[in-house]
Amino acid sequence: MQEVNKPLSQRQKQILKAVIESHIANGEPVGSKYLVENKQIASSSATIRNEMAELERRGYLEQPHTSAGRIPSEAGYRFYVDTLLEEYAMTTREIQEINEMMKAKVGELDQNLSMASKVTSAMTHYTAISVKPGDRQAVVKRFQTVRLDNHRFILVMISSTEAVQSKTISVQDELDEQSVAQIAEALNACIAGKREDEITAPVLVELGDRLGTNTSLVMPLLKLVHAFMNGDDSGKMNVTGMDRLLDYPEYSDMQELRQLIGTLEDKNDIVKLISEAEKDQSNVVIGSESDVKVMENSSLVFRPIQKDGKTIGAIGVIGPLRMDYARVLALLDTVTGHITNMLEEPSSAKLIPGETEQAQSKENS
Amino acid sequence: MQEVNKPLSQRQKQILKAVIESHIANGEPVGSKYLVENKQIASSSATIRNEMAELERRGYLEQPHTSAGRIPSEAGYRFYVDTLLEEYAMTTREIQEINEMMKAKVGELDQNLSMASKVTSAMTHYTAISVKPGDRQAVVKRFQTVRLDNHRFILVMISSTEAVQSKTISVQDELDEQSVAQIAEALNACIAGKREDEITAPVLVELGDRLGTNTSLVMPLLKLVHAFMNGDDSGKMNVTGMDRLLDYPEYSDMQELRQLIGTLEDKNDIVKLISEAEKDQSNVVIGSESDVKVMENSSLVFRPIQKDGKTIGAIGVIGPLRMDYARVLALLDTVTGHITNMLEEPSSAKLIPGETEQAQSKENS
DNA sequence: AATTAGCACTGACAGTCCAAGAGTGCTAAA
DNA sequence: TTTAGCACTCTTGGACTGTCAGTGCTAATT
Repeated sequence: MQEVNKPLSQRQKQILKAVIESHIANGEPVGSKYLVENKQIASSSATIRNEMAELERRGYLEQPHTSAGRIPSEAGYRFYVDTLLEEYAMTTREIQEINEMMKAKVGELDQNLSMASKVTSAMTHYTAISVKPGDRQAVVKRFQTVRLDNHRFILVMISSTEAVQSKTISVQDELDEQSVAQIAEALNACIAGKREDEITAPVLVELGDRLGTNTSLVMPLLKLVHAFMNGDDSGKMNVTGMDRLLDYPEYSDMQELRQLIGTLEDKNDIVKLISEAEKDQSNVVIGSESDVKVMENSSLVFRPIQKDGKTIGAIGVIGPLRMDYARVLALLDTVTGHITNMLEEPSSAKLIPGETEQAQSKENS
Repeated sequence: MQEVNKPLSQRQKQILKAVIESHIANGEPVGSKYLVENKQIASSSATIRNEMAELERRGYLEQPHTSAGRIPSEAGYRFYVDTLLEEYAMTTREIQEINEMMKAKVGELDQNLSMASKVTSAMTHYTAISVKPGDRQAVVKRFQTVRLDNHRFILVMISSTEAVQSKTISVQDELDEQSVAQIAEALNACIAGKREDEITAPVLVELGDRLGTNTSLVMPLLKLVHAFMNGDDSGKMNVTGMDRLLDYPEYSDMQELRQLIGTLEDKNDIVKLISEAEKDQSNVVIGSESDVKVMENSSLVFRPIQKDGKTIGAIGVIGPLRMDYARVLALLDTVTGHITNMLEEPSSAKLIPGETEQAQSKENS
């Protein structure tokens, strides 16, 4: 019988660790006898039983029912992650596999993220996600226009974060090269570099003047700019290996699984979750630590990807509470390391494709 | 006892239809008694039993076990879809709901497709997909460059199908406006309008010459062009409402569900499936009619979206064999109708944003 | 000849009971 | 403080049961 709040003894820690690791490996409640036999713990099962009872009293373990072994509680996992975790030493095979998969292509950030997500899912056997946070205070740095034909041109917008978006625009009037160039000029003069709250009525009036014959474009263009700044692009997220969820019996409850898949598809909750956790400097969200209800029985482990001190993305893993935290954290480290490298050390070639996407458009005016 | 191959009698058709529709509604095997009581069929249960036995002999019905009712076989569904299907009359409420959801935004094709997918999933209660076929024989019609700073510029490629893709490119040499313009010129002169097999060694030599100091860009640029032409964009697919699968008990087998989710994520199989079915002028693929193994117990119903006689996309639904084909087909019709309208009758504004996406890129050289 | 009532039969399903097994808490001894 | 031992608890799986839905077949009816 221990005093409450007394720190855990060495042996208690050892037992807690053993219980958690066994449970992570097997998914089943672990009993005192099992520990004696499989983990070399130098005490009898009776002693272990006593200690486990104490650990339960302290809230680190739980018992599904009287005659079952113990499973870790959320607090148990939390303590484990914060204190007990040993760094997982990746096998050379694992390292090789990752290298193999990731060297393939030095692509764009989006592509890198989705590839990283694939790799992560494949290596960890959990569902992996990659997210790209929206950039809220972006501003259009430059406009560019490309004339397609008499009635259509492409508007290219480059944001301060160097995001690029292009739109095909159709107008009813005749368009010559000059008027198309004029549109770009006008936009660059009036809108470029301004935040949305700086785009005031007088600015718009001037823009209208500069557009000359194309005055009627003001509102539609403004709409595009607005859409771009408040990008649909923000909070992009990518899920890989959803089917992995079904590998774990904890997701055999249809009702729950259904909801989880729903949230994974919806993306909002997860993106929010990650950005909040990141604020708290935390990389591991265990069960109900998140306030997303359907994540109650799941853990989320992620690692942000930074560039110039700014978070430009994250790779993560979603799985049951009994996630192999050590291994996942190690794998995430190497995977995100690869990406950071790609971003920083351009390939041997002189040319480094940035991230892009493409757009297809066909419509008449 | 009927002759083999004799066409089905009126009554047999009626019974088959009743069985299928009951099964679609309830998911349970339907028995003779049930039909007498709930569907007004003017025969005794014994007669119906005899007819059902005959229908089973002909391969339209199956019996899960001796003392269960009958369920439709794949052939049964096929016959139903081809012959027995009555047009589903949508309720005004349904029509309104769709209108409501789809009027919201006249956006880009990609966005429209994904919205349509959402609407379809919400209305049908099945998992919905939208696909955009790749454009295999696309060619780069025009190149455009935008200088960012001394070491970086953006390359904009516009394909013959008016797809637009932009890439940020970093080089080690100093870049002035002129050399950036030169790059575009060179590309336009040498590469634009050519299929890949027309880009031969002499062409590349000339390109090198024209690039002047930037000769070393040839290969990297070529790589980009190649990537663009064989676009990662091709075969884009979008899945909405995966969680709906779990609404149907036929997907309670974990193993199977896992595989199905896997294929939905992988996308390739489905895209292939749709494009093949479309060749056969078919909109309904029932179970093992597809050669995708995991689709054995699922049906796929879709409807292509055409523009100027070319298929530019498709919306579809994936669900259990006992899908409500009539309703799904009707809903798909209206949803795709909406999209076609959007493509053809531009909004009241003068400006029609085409489809686009955006790219973000930050890297140093 | 076609239909139907009636009946024996079949197989799934849900419930009950039981024995086995795993693991515990507690007591008393080391 | 640790441990051996034992009684106790609870789950799990198997065997057995009765019920029930639905059938196929036969004989009677139209």
